[in-house]
Amino acid sequence: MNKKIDRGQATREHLVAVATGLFTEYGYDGTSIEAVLKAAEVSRGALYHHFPGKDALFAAVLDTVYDRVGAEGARAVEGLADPIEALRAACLAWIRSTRDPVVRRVMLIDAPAVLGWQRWRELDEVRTLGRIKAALRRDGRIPAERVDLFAHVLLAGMNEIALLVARAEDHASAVAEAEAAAGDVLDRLLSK
Amino acid sequence: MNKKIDRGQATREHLVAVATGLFTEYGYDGTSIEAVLKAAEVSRGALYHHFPGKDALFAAVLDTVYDRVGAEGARAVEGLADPIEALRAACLAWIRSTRDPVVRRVMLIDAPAVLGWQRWRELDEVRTLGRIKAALRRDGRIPAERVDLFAHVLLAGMNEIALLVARAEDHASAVAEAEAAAGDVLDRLLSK
DNA sequence: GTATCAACAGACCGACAGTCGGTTTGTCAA
DNA sequence: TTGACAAACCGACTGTCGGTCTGTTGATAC
Repeated sequence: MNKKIDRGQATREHLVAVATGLFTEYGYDGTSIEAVLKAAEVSRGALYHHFPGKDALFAAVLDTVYDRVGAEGARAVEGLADPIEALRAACLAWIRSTRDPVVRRVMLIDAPAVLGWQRWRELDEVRTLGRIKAALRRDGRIPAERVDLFAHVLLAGMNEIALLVARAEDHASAVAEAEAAAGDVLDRLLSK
Repeated sequence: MNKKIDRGQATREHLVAVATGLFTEYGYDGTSIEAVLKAAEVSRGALYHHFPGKDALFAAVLDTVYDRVGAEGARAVEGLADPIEALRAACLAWIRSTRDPVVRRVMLIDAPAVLGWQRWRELDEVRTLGRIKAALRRDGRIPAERVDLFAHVLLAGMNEIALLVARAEDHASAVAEAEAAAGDVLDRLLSK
């Protein structure tokens, strides 16, 4: 039971890789299953064997993107003991990671639409929102009963900045400006 | 040339009204043109005579919602001279207006997906973002070169709070809590 | 050898958005 | 009054797309 499973895994990963490219270039709605099938040179049956539907394929793509971004964030936070300092570093890393068009299109634009706001935020809950909340709670300057809401506002604000940067023509300078502005927003939101 | 035009207007408005109901209940994707046709007792040709496509119908619906919300906001701001005070009042009015399920579903959930983030924000630019920016500029406590970005973050934060409230079970108490939290966020973001 | 099951193949289906060649009907000039 | 005109409307039809279903293949377990 090894050759078979390996082959299946390979097909699955190949589909995710191909779909990532198409979703990034043409968006979710603009990418037909047909197109994925043709680009991946895989049959309909194979795709539906591995994924129950188009949205599941998208979710799989999203998962790999989350992993990559999460790893970048973890690297940025490495060794920072102060929760607020770590939070700041993670936010800046997040803004920087939107240089990747996959992140912009898949994570920021299509994900909330495809999964629905609720499921999207639940994913975020595990990956990022939860960490923000933990940092805020550890630090303690935000009253405990407001931590949840503040974390949401903070995340939404950072996403907004990221999207704003994403559509800028001069991306490099936009990132620099955004990092400064994000720092400013953080200072204000987290002032004692 | 009056009976004809009136009749056309009536058909158009009827379609928008019916579509508003269906979009609110079933969402954009969950509402087929067929369903609108049946519910409105209007023929396919008539609908496509008035709207070039499904998204145009949605945009027309969105427009009426914007008008309603905008009117509520204007009423809340009436007579307030201080720009920051007016901004605060408008934000609270906005959060309160999400009690209307149309606002939640059409404006907050479906609109960015259907129109795309960019067109959505362009609409907002005219209706709300522009006013936030004007208020911030008039007040002056945010440096001029950061006003744009701050306005975005503020709007995104308020939308996030609104969505958070929207999915709460106990809506009434959620609104109360959200108003307090929104005030807090505003205080921090706009501290001197 | 043969039973089994994951992996894959591809014909087929229903739903849906959008099109197109008409028909109806109010308006207005002659 | 009438006939030209155009807006409003009609509904059959089309192409596309996501998803299903009935197989077939080939590696593995016994």
